[in-house]
Amino acid sequence: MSVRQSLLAILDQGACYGYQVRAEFDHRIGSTWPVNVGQIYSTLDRLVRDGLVDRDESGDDGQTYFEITAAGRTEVAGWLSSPVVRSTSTRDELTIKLALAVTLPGVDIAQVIQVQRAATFRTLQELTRTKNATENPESAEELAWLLVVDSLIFQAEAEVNWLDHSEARLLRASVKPFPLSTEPVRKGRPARSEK
Amino acid sequence: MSVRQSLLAILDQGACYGYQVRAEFDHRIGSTWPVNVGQIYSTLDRLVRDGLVDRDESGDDGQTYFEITAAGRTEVAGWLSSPVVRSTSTRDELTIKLALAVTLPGVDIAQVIQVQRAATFRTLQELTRTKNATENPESAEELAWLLVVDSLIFQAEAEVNWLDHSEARLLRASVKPFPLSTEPVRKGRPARSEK
DNA sequence: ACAGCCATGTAACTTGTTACATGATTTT
DNA sequence: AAAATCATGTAACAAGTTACATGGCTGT
Repeated sequence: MSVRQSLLAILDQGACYGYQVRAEFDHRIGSTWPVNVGQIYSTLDRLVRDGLVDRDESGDDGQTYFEITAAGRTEVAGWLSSPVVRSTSTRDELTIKLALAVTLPGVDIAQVIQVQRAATFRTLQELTRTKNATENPESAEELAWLLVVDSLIFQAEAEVNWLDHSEARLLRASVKPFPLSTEPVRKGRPARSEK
Repeated sequence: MSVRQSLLAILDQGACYGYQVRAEFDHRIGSTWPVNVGQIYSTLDRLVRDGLVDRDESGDDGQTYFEITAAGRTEVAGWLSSPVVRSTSTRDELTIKLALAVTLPGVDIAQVIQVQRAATFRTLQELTRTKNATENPESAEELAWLLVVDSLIFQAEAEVNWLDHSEARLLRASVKPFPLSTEPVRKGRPARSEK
């Protein structure tokens, strides 16, 4: 939902036409997470569909402007004043991968952890190197970019720490993974009857 | 892609029918991230479509079994032996929200940070409380569950740290957000010609 | 003239997700 | 007999994403 909400927040600053929305987004966020132009338009369509934005083609220039509605403003205000809940909702691929791997026989978890840590560590170094180019931001764009890079760094560090922690835990508690739960429960739908 | 890959990894352990796959998944991961039964079947369909799994209805019981193919095994092996790349790909909603907010006039960033930190902190306490119930795992399921909880804790901690760090940075470097980039570039598509 | 950017879209996908229909079997 | 669970699916939709088509305008 981040693109959708971002575009709405941009339109909250004033009416824009599609390409302009893209420019505004790219200006602020795009250096790290660019967005395809096509997605701007499809997202705008959905915002119009949901009554959060109005399409305005009445201008004398050729551009199609998009203007936020009252409902849209409410939505933006709600988005900015309420926290993002990540833990419960979003399923994290790495977490699920490792958690699943420890329950499956025949998977070398130490190897999985090692490979991941090496990769994340490389990412971390890359990020740190990139970050050092721009310390002391002078514009809001630079500041925004720094925040994004910082976030990625903090997340990557947490990932490495979690991997270390998990590795230690695995060594400590050596429990055995288990195969598929014996036999199927064999209840409903046996001996398929013809329709 | 985590559900898809997980189901494939489960099928790599042996052929299952749909409901059984669900049971296996729930057994291992489901306590924190349950999956809707319907999604099992649609995901299995897509795996069959992609040639990673074969549908087998030849059994004398009524169940429809799904068996991994050679290509499927290759896929699983590749998944387990290669790292998950998160930073570049996935767009993080909180990060984008804050980064965008600092560039937009009229947004009380201190407030946004404060609300988020309070929420994340509550999540963190909740997680810690939950975790303390099961220390020293005795089965692979408990271990998997602990890894998931640990991951959420590490991520939440990183989030709080990032928020603190960002707050300090904002105070230090007080740069001004900027409104929508002046006027549209007014190039292509002026004076829409009738079709 | 032509390359390249401005500008708007559409069509075709992906995964994830839920709600619902349909039966059969087991349990109470 | 009724409720719960087993089991298989389908239909519909959300959001994200990319590739492509179509023009007009700008600079060389």
